Amino acid sequence: MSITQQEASFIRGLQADMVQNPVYTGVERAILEQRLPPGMRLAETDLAEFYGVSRTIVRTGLQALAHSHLVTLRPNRGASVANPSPREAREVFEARELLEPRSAREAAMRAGRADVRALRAHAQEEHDAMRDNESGRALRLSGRFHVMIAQIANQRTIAEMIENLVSRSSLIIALYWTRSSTRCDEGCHNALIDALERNDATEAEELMRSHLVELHSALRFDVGDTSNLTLKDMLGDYTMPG
Amino acid sequence: MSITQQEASFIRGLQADMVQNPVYTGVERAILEQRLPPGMRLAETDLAEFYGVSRTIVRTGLQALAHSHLVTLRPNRGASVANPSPREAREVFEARELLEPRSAREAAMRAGRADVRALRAHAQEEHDAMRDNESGRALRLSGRFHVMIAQIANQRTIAEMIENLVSRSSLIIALYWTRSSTRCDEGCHNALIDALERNDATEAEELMRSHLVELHSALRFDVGDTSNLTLKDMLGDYTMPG
DNA sequence: AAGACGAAAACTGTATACAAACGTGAGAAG
DNA sequence: CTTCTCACGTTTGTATACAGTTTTCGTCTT
Repeated sequence: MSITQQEASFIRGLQADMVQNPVYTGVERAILEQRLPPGMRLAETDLAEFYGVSRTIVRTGLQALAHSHLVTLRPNRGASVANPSPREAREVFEARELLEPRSAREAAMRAGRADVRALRAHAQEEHDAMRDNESGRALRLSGRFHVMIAQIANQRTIAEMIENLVSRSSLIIALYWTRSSTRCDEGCHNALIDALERNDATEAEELMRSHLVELHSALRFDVGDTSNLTLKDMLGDYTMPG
Repeated sequence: MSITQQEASFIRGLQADMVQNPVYTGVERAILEQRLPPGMRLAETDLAEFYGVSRTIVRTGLQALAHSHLVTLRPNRGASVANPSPREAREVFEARELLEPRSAREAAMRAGRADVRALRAHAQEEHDAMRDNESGRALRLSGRFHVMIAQIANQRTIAEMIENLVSRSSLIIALYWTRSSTRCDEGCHNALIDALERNDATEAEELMRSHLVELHSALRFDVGDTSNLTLKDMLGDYTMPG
């Protein structure tokens, strides 16, 4: 039951080329795993050298990432990892709170045995990553869990939006997260899977809503305007959340 | 009270460069005005020649359009105007029905005197376009009206999603529209402006919802699977809606 | 010592050249 | 007459060269 690359990219809503663009996949993953901090400069030449491709490929990859708001492109000044403002952070979570509960409801109505199995396997992977202290990987998987639910809901258009919002959440968490642990995820996600398994739409919707409110409430925006700390990030007082 | 190009592009949620990429702006506009039919082939060389730029610019523009789902990019096979499936069409309108009513509610709470004035001026433009039988222009302006409301709601993240959905609606209407007139728009839009002027949030939300349901119900999907009529469109039995 | 200026280095923006893939049509075989 | 094959023309994919901009850093002035 393997699917083609083209189909995979269709599900993810991006150009077929991008799945085999090492810059796109590599930088995206590094951002989602918080190995690249917000504001980090992304020089085309460096990326080209690192991935062993020409600047042409680098540019198409960066442009795609810019469309997902994971990278900021300023004319004549190149690319950096996006640095979402408190406002953008709030908006992203508000949008998630609008879209995802409904998506979870729909997913609960449609979830089949295979879906539940895939979700449980995924939750196990999340658990392992947490246990092994791979907080970056755990965060990426945690986001992917939300995307999986959106996909079960079988609304590609909305699933794509959710995927975009979830990706941006990694950056937002890097900037504004206050707690030291994401342990809450584990319980929430398992409860959600249970609701989906029981096809309990109302419960799934409510669990998702409260889960997102919980996440949102763990963000602190009183760090002032961080729009131009392009270098400050790198100077040491930055701690990985989780 | 003029705003910079960069700010304008920020509002629209696209790369700053794109506003001055003639391929992006030109092809986008042509699609929104239904001068380019769904499925139409977009050869890079032709576009480069037409706009007097190199293929480099053409490619970046097409990639951006592909991210907005206005253009489909197939590896080694180039670009064509997107050809949304019935499923995609349904999903786009379902997403609009989820996002826009809430957006209209928020807009009604925030709408100021200047906002209302801008909306009325815009409605007048729409009216003029209809009167002059410029159905393409009327359609584009009609979509832009929805985007304006989303912007008044002051939620850039959601406004951006709505803009994307509205753009795609032009293609969907080109493919699946059944009525000969979009006259209903005029009444609906004016009623919405009135509600916004009165800051009547509930009324605005309800008007937007029914307006979208009205639009959605005017689509007919019983034309079979149109996923591979890349050339059929051009063979003459295609009539512009409106 | 601090700040302004200017040259050089580094980087991005665009065009173009070349390579690879695709599609077409003529011609041969069945 | 139909179908298959192959070569050619066309189109896309990628790398690279060059031009323009920004940034850096040393130097000079105040």
